[in-house]
Amino acid sequence: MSRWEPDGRGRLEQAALALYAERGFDTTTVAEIAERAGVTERTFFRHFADKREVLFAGAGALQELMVSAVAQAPASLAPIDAVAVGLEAADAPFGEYRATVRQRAAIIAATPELRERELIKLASLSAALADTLRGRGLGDPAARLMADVAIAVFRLAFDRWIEDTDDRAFAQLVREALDQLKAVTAGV
Amino acid sequence: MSRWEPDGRGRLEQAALALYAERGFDTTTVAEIAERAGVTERTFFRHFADKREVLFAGAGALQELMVSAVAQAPASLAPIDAVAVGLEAADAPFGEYRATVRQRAAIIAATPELRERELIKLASLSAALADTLRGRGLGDPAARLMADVAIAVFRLAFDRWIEDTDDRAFAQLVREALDQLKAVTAGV
DNA sequence: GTCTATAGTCCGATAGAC
DNA sequence: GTCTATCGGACTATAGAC
Repeated sequence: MSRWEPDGRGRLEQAALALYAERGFDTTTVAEIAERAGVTERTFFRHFADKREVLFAGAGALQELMVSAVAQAPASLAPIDAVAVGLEAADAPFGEYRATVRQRAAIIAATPELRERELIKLASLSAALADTLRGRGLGDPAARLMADVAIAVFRLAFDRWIEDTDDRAFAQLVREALDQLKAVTAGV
Repeated sequence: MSRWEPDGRGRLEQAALALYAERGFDTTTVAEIAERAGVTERTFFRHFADKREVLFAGAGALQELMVSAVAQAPASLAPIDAVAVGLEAADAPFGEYRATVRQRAAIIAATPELRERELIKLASLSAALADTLRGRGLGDPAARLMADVAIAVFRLAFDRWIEDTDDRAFAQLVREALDQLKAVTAGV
């Protein structure tokens, strides 16, 4: 038996999510999160760079999932179709944790500081997608642009998935968003 | 003659830009900015919500300029062409303050916290553009998506404008980015 | 304009795991 | 012996309260 309960990091994540949902982000202090998780404030900051970061603990894994889906998509696919495969890869984790993802989204939507952090996570995803697209042979300005457009599609699909009262699958909403994209960029 | 030097707000903006450029954002304190501007720390926070905001003092005016350009574009234009008019409206201020805009961009690029803030300003611009497009009769998911795609085009054009050694006009880089967009979303 | 809570950093110490 | 996770406490600056 160890000196401390195991998985302090996981307990911090749960405590933060619960407290942010109960009382709001601003009115929750790091000390309270740490207390509920049974660790000290200092420990919180060793695991997470700041008070916002604790809500984005899973972002890295999601990004990796999507990026490797793009990397492994058939080389014959056009960039936009490879990107579609990448976005649809989020379907599985989103479907599995729908309730938690929604709760998290509600907290983020309510707090400008958290929206900022979310945007930079999406920018990181965009940069990683652009790298992958370059790896597939797409030229440079095109790769950056394609990646940013992919994020726009992702955001639209995600927002609709969050609001969706029919609980449709994320992958389906991605395909609908891609259709919208083609309609909208075709000009007249 | 007044009790204080005029335009404390403007002096704070200049002092912040200079100090962030000289010593970096993190190592510059609000107290130092206030001191150089000849006001108190308290005055800084009366003008700007936080230490980052001082770098985005002009963002509101730029947004208004672009949004009203879209609103006033001929009703006959397709959404994507109306958006093009909006993006090109940034050409004038960018051309006039090229050196300052570049310095600002370099500071922002060097600091994650500032990149976060920049992203939320772009999100605000996106939301305003979406509203305007709805006002022009575009449907809702399409308007949101078109606006986000416009931001992607803006970012590409802006990044290239910053790096551009030939000092080409921003409007021209916008048009090039729009061509890239059409190529990339058409499939292959 | 002063005061204060809180975020976030730095240094060091401790104890178990490998 | 090394690595990793924890804790203690002092410290600065931001940002908001009064």
